[in-house]
Amino acid sequence: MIQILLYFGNHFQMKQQITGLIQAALDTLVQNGSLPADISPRIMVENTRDKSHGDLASNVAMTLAKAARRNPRDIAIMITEALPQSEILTKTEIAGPGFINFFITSASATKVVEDILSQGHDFGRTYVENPEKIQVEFVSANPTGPLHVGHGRGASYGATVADILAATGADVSREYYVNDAGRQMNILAASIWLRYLEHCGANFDFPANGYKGQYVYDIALQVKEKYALSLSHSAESVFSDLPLDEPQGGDKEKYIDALIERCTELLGAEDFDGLFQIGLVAIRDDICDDLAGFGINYQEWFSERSLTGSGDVDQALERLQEKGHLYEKDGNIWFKSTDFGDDKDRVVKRANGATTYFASDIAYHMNKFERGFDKVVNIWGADHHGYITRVKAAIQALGYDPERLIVKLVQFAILYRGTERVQMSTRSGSFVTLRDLRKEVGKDACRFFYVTRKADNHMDFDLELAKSQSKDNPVYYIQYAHARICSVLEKLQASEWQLDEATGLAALSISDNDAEKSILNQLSKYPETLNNAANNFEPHLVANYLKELAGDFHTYYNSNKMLIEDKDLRNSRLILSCAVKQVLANGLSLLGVDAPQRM
RNA sequence: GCGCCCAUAGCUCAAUUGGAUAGAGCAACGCCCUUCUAAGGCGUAGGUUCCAGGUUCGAGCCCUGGUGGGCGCACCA
Repeated sequence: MIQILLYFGNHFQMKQQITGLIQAALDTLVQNGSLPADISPRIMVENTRDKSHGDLASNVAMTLAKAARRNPRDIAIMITEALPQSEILTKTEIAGPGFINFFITSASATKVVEDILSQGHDFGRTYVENPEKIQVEFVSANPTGPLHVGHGRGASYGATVADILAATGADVSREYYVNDAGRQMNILAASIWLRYLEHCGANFDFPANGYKGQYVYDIALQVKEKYALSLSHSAESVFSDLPLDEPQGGDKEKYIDALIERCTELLGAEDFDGLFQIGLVAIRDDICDDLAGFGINYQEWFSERSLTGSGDVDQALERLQEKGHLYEKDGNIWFKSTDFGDDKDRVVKRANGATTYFASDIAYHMNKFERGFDKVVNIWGADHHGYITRVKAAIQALGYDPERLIVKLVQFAILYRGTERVQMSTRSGSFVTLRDLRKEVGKDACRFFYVTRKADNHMDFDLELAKSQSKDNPVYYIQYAHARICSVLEKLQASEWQLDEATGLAALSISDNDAEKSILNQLSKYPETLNNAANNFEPHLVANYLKELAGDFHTYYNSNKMLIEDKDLRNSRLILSCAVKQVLANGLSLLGVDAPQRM
């Protein structure tokens, strides 16, 4: 991925410079015959883990050892001797099996503070001339009820991935695929109608397979407001001659299907649809509002039903047909996905003429690419991994490069209250909706906790920890660092002193305070942390980064008082703190977490 | 049975994507508030990275085979 960087004084830029120096050294060595001409090393410059290893390090000498048939340490010596002069380096050292360690001048290291202060909110962000258009689709839960806690991780992960991609130069569109077609939605409509009948005074057993949540009653009330009693029918006309429901020893699936059919008969298509729409809109709006409370906003709410209306489904199937990827068997139309690595072929159109959910999915993905996205990212729950192959098969069959579809799976999170596991079943739980979780734990802790682990790892989410207000809780730990800095700056405001950036920078560049060096080093890593997070879809890198930066700051704060008489020390400490504050705020905002002024 | 994901300190998790002596937090123990927010800091202790092989200068990371756990194998959405 080639990107144009607009900032300086960070490790990104340092690495590029040092890579250039090493390349020059290698050219020299090849030219004077010290190294064979046919070497083509990939020069890697990395951050060091240990301060004694300098600021940056390269392993080129080791990677060259074989081709050059020489001891890596000897090669390292040759390279360091051939390095051109540079004002950013104080010295180089050769260490271990053949690492070259680079020590950066403190003036270069301080530069990052200047950049942060001048770039503010933009520090760490990448601007690209022709940004890639990336769509990120996430959550996309069925609109048959409120979001439950199981959706929280996908929501937080997807939103953060989208924001980080946008911060690193992509043109990002966030999308929610609304599964507003299909049987589950009909069951919802029927459930609403039955609750409506109850509101109208009818009395009967609610179907075992119906939606029983409180929200169904609420929606039914809306229906009653709009339709008054015009949709009311007697219990007898509704329930006569139906198969048995499950509690009576029947099949709850057959029962509910029969009930849906009865419902459409009695209401007629138009009224049924009207009722359906009220349910859909109410729940979709509720989900939208819920996610907004999480700080998550979408550019597009894409309706599955619209795919049928627009002809996209037919068009997608026609396209597969033309390319010879469909065949008929047993009256069904099949997509030959086995040609593209799938285990078995898949039905796209049933004998009765109805297209399958998978057919909609094919059309939806075709639609995404037709809208001009360069890349399409789907965030799915881990239980959907079986669909990856068939969807990729379909888009390949349609003539798109399947690499343009990136599916990220999010593993389930298990909720704990202390050591006790929180059951999430609808039956037992007072604690099932995402809204409840947010109300109990708070938006910030929810957002942070959900992205603090790698997405493909299972995670334990401890409610007590998320709610605790102590250093145990990483959210508060980071926010507290930000609030502390704000507090000092407030005190500064009230004092006779004023912040003098030039004095501070000058003093900082000649300081030999170890805590300051650690902070400068950490600040320098922010842009590349964002890039790593974006390139690998790993927002936890940002969360971990912020924990480290906050930790560095707390250490510093504890042993270095800022509002002191010494003008140089005072200003250097203050501007460094301002830089920390800025980067904390930048990072937190990507995670959807507030950076409070005081706590 | 087949496929995907995971396994790291007593617990929850990292490890710059193949680099140097595997790091944080919690829990345990010992310190630091007359000081800008102690919602904080300093220190001690804690490891056969599930097991067995392999690849190479070098493996927690890659390959093969196991063990254990999660998930998925619909003409459901």
